[in-house]
Amino acid sequence: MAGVTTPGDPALTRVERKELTRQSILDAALGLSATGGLSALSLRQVAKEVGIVPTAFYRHFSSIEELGLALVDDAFVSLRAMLRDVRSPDPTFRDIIDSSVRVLTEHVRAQHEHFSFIARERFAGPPAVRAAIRHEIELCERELATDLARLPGTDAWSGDDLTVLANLIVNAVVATAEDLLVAAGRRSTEEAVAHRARLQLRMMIIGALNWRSD
Amino acid sequence: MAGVTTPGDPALTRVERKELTRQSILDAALGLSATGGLSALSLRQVAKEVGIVPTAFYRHFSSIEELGLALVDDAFVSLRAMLRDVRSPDPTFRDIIDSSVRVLTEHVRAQHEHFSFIARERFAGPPAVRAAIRHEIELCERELATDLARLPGTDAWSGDDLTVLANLIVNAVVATAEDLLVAAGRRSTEEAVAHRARLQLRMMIIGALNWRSD
DNA sequence: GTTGTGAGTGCACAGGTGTTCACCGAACGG
DNA sequence: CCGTTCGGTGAACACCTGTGCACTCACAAC
Repeated sequence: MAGVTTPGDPALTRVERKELTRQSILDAALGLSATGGLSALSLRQVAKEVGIVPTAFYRHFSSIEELGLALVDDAFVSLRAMLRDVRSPDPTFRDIIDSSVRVLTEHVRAQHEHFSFIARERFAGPPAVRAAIRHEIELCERELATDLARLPGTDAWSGDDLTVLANLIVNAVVATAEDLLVAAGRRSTEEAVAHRARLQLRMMIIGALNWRSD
Repeated sequence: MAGVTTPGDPALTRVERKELTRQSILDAALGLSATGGLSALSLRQVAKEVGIVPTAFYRHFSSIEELGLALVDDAFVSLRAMLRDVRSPDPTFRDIIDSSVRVLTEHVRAQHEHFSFIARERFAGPPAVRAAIRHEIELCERELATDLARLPGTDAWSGDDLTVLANLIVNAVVATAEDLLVAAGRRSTEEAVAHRARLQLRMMIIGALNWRSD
């Protein structure tokens, strides 16, 4: 065994093969960190899974923590793809909430490993990883806040109120995503979680619409 | 060195000394798991911190996971103490929300390690620990739901709606607690988080009061 | 065609890991 | 007082850990 592709592989440039094993390392790390978390992940474990010798790991990452940061990037690529789908809603769904929750459940199911990685390492990962995740989530909040500002009926709102509401929504969505992860693909449980999420989003919106009127 | 109390300690019954080192083990584990998490915690590490030989660990727990479950119990003793304080509000605070948020910040600051343990192991811990935490949080939700049911104005609500709202509130509180943990005692940041939490709780309550009226 | 680069190898080291076993000796119950 | 219980000991085990070093040798560049 000599990595993902044997060195004598034809028609593959050297940088291509390097990128290939790099991706293999990321995949292996993502899978292995599911049990025990990133900080309990060993370099040798990853190397064995990929099919390379432990020292070869250093050709790609200088430490597990650096690997973790790369995984954060990967995971948030998935998450931003989801946000894009939320913003361009399926025309068959009239209701923004229904379509958003639907997009959420589908993405969580499809990118299960990425989402559970974020949920796990958000508080358990190495400090740098935690900071990176926290930063990315903050960005999502800001994006949501500007989206909300474009909605009708928020004219009288202060910027402060907007970010507060955005934070509330993001937290609810994060919690829902985490519940969906626990549901782990059981459709009936997923549907119950989705139902609850829809009700909660409606409650929050009703609260938001009646804001400033007290 | 021979554990927390030297064996020849006077005026201490044997079970007392056993309970003492048991608590020392729990304390050490709580502190050490702060960096790396429970699943990256080693028995020998804990033993060294306590001042005990590794094998003596087994006199108290049969595995790290069992230790983890004991820690969950400890942590939720702290959390339930907080809930008790929330329910019997300080008479100097007229507003339930203000007093609740105040109680939350104070408890999170005082029991920082317990709360961060829960936040961390909720998704990163061994499966049994995760399940135990999840179960405890569900209990809190149910308690809150019955509390809400006693409040005026919720007569027309279905049980389903009550648990959904309770879940929403608990999630917001959990998220706030986690933000307070990140604030890590910096008063100004804490106050900002508390301020946001108060606004959010008000938004949710307004949404709840206008529920069923659409 | 020669040369240099660099991903992957193999070995070695010094440490840390969980768990076993026989053992000690102080506190306990009779 | 004497026998038992049991928390703590210390050595030993087989294994896993990160990392250093000299090495190969297919590829890329000239």
